[in-house]
Amino acid sequence: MPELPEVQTISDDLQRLIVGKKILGIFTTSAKQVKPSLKKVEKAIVGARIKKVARRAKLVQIFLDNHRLLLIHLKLTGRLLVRDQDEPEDDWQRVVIELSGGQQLRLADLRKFGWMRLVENQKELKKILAEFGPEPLDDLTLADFKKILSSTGRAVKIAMMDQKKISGIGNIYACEALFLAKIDPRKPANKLTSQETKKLFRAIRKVLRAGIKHRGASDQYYLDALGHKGHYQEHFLVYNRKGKKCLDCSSKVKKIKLGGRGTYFCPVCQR
DNA sequence: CAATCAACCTGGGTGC
DNA sequence: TGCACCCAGGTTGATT
Repeated sequence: MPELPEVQTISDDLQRLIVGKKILGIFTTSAKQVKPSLKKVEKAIVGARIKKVARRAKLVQIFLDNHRLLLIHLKLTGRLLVRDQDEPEDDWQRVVIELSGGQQLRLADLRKFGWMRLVENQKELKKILAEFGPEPLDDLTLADFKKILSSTGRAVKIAMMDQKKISGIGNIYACEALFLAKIDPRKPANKLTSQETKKLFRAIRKVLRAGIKHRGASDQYYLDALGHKGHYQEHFLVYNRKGKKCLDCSSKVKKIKLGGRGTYFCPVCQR
């Protein structure tokens, strides 16, 4: 589910809502999603206070005041919700962290692909994060982007979604950015002209910023930390618009499979 | 190295 | 109604 803008929205919400709170307990009905184990996580986090929450790639990082932190990946259907303890159980509630002040941080996740992982220290975190590419809204430069694309003959959409190369771009924002840049998602990455690369670079930044501005895309399951939908789905240009008119040229939006993922594009505009 | 596919899970939608 | 099948915002690991 969540891509960079959705994870950013949740992370910002949590920074506002739970910093300063003390962790009182943790329980789960889905032990596989808590790593390395519920017992180890419990021992490491109970009694600690939440110091800071920040996003990196599609991960939420919850920093504690005992040098440890929790990393959370929401995968396709994960939600992170802040609720009062007496509020009814959320749909697909899997992990609950009890907080001071009578609140809970809940991981809800229909498909159980999401996970929460204990990280012991900065060194371990650094090692994990080294596997992810630069941030497209932060340290990724146009020169980096050119280098990344020119280094592979894979379809440009697949290349730009490779988390080892660039962090945070998922299926929705890849489709939207390629439409804005008028580039065929199947085009080999190393065949893009310098102009096209520049246009795509700008388009990526534009759609990610728009996604954040609209608090993410609630196409299916995404909700922010207070359980509210985002609105970016109301602004989709191609995603989920199979058979509808291209907003630029009025021909029909096509849907194909690319790298196993549904891919929407306008075969007339995107060359 | 690249492409393809199955796996991890659950539920909604579609077509027969 | 029932059933079979396809689809889903992500990632990993096996196979070819």
